[in-house]
Amino acid sequence: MPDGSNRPEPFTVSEREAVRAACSVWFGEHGRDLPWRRPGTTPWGVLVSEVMSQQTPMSRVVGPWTEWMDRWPTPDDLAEEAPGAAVAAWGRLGYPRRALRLHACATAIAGDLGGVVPSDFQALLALPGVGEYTAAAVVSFAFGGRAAVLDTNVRRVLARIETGVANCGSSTSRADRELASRWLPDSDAQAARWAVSSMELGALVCTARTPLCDRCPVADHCRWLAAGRPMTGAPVRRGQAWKGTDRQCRGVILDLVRNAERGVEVEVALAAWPVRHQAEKCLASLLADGLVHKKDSTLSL
DNA sequence: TAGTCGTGGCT
DNA sequence: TAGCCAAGACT
Repeated sequence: MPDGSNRPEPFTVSEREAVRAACSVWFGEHGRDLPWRRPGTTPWGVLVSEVMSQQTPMSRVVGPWTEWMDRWPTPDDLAEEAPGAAVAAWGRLGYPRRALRLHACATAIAGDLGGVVPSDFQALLALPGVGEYTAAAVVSFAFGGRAAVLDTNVRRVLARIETGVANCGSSTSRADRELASRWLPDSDAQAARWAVSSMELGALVCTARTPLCDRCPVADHCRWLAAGRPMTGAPVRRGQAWKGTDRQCRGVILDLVRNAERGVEVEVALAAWPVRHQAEKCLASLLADGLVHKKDSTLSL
């Protein structure tokens, strides 16, 4: 259905094939040697890498992922631990609730699925911390299956190549899904190759701020480039406020608890933030989330 | 659907 | 420098 925008004609089948082929060749030459892409990586390893990578630069994930997999090589291993151990190992990756969800995910796999990471999209989607993107990524990267792996990179790449606009929206729309669906090859192998190579193109070349069009393998096919790279389609992506927010406050308190060997007194934690009522509110939310626990007046993970 | 949820590097 | 941005999920 028309959405009010002047959406151009879809690419032809042969145009899409040409783009995917060029992208695949480029990936073969420039794709990064990330540890979870190496042969022998288990589906669990892929799943962990995907959760850690949510809203997080890959460069910061490599270290924690390596330590994590060394310590908990299977879902059963992690499920045997207390959730706090996962939060501690998460370190400063950010969005620490992901650590809790990953632990819950391991518990579900160990308890309900015989310790086996499912290869089915819907089964993956039912796991804690696994949304559409991550479920598709595991299907594709871990099992070589056919799934539309639609993250911010791929949405941006398709928006520029076919739609001809500079930026995609801040969240995945129905139009995005339909577009990605049209680009998804029929075979498992080709779909998996397109998923990893299109994501990598978005991460390394077709970047949000300063795209490297002179190095782009599909520049000849890109409608945005052909149009002179107009700053169109740019959503007013409000900058994430940070200073003085609850998120910062939670981060300060959690960091304090994380670094304390024998726990932290409630009063000490609250004193780490200049606004008392906000600190109390944030501590309460951390306790409610299960990121922090309180015994008597001592806080721990 | 829009708001919330960490952290650090880069421009 | 201040803001932008990074393999999203959840409510």
